[in-house]
Amino acid sequence: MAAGPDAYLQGNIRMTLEDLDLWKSFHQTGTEMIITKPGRRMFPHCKVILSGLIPCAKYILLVDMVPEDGFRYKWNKDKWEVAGKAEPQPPCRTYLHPDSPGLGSHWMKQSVSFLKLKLTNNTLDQHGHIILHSMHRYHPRFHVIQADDLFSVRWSVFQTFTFPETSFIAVTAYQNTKITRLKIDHNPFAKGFRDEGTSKKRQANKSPDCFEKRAKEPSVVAEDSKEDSSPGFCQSSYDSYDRDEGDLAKRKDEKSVKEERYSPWDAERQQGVRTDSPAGGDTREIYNTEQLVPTPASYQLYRAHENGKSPSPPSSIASNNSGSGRSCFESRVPDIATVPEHDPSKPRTHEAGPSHCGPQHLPGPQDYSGVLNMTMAQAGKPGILSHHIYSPYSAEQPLGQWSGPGPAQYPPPHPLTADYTTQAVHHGYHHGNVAEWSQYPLFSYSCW
DNA sequence: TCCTCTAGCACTTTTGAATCGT
DNA sequence: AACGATTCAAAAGTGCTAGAGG
Repeated sequence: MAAGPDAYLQGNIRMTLEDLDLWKSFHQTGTEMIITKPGRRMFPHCKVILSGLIPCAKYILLVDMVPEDGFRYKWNKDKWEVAGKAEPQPPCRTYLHPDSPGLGSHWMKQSVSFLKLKLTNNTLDQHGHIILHSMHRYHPRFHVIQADDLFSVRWSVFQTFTFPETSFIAVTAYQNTKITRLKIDHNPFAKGFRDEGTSKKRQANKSPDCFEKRAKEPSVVAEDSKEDSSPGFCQSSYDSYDRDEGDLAKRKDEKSVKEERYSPWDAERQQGVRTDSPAGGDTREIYNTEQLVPTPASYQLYRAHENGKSPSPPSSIASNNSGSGRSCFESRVPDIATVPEHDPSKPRTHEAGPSHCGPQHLPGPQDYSGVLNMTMAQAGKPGILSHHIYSPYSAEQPLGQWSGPGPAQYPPPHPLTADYTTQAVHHGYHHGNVAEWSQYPLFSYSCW
């Protein structure tokens, strides 16, 4: 598969954001995503192309939303301004792609769409939609996990990808008319609002002011998208963020993807870094931190050896990126897991499922020197978990096809946020309808 | 008064069942 | 009887707007 420059080669796995141009045009204006009580889809929606997966191995694809910073914003005239500190985080939820777990060949067969992912501002949401705060900035994070099922996840490698141009501000009503215009122009469901649309009735009912205003907007948008990289952003903290991200934006134009290689459960630890200083703190730095859930030896050993050095500082990325962004990221490839050459005719251990071969093949903690902290390394031991999966069926949902061992087999990993600690009962998995999982929160980690 | 949020509206696309033809 | 194509109504997804509420 020919991946564009916006793809990132991470070990073997490459993820490319589809509709990159569309995302860019939104990003340049300042993407806003509507959140509603019943849940609202994203537009543009997240669609990625995957390559480099092992065709006969199973993978789980997840998406979660990560706060960009620790601030709340407001729309003031024509730009976003900081309006104070962020509100306490809502329950952090992860969207599981309905096809999970699926074979690598399945994921690579065509682009993977997260069309049905919905965002809500209802903290009591029972549908498993991702809960966000209005007027806060987020970006989606994609996780590719080689695992037969969700309960194998804990000792599997997380490959995490983010795309800078997918960041957005959650809103309950559009603030920037340019964004509204872009949505109308590109979202087929909004065709009725297009100026050239077929809705004669609506056009006729428009007040002259409204009509005039709308008639002007398209050209404005067109100009902005050409000339102004971030017209809607105030020169205050958001802009300083954006200046930081502006670098990213430039790089992303060359490269268009940030890469993380750690467990999503680690987000809480990172949050301090992320929220410290929106202007001064280099949020990119956290993308260079790496944490792994122990995994089959074929991955981990090679990874451990190749990662003997510290992660590259952001500056090195920037400097390396002076040419093509791709070369920059490729320069980091040696830092990343590489699957050793293998005989395709022979079954590999990890093809039998990480859950079977993971723990017993784990290298000792020393193998992770410079890569993993001890806590993470220990997570590979059965029963010692650094992460925790919230079972949607544990407390609120009927078990259905779920049954089996309780906490004795899957002891709670570590002190958890109070919300889920008591609900975190793990159940055996009989390969039922995993797609249903996507409707429920999966991870207990906090977003910040 | 201002800002944010919500509900109802008109419009569109998507989905799935029913029907028909091969 | 089985399968594929077509039709059509219901469901779901949009932004707009007035009004409520803090």
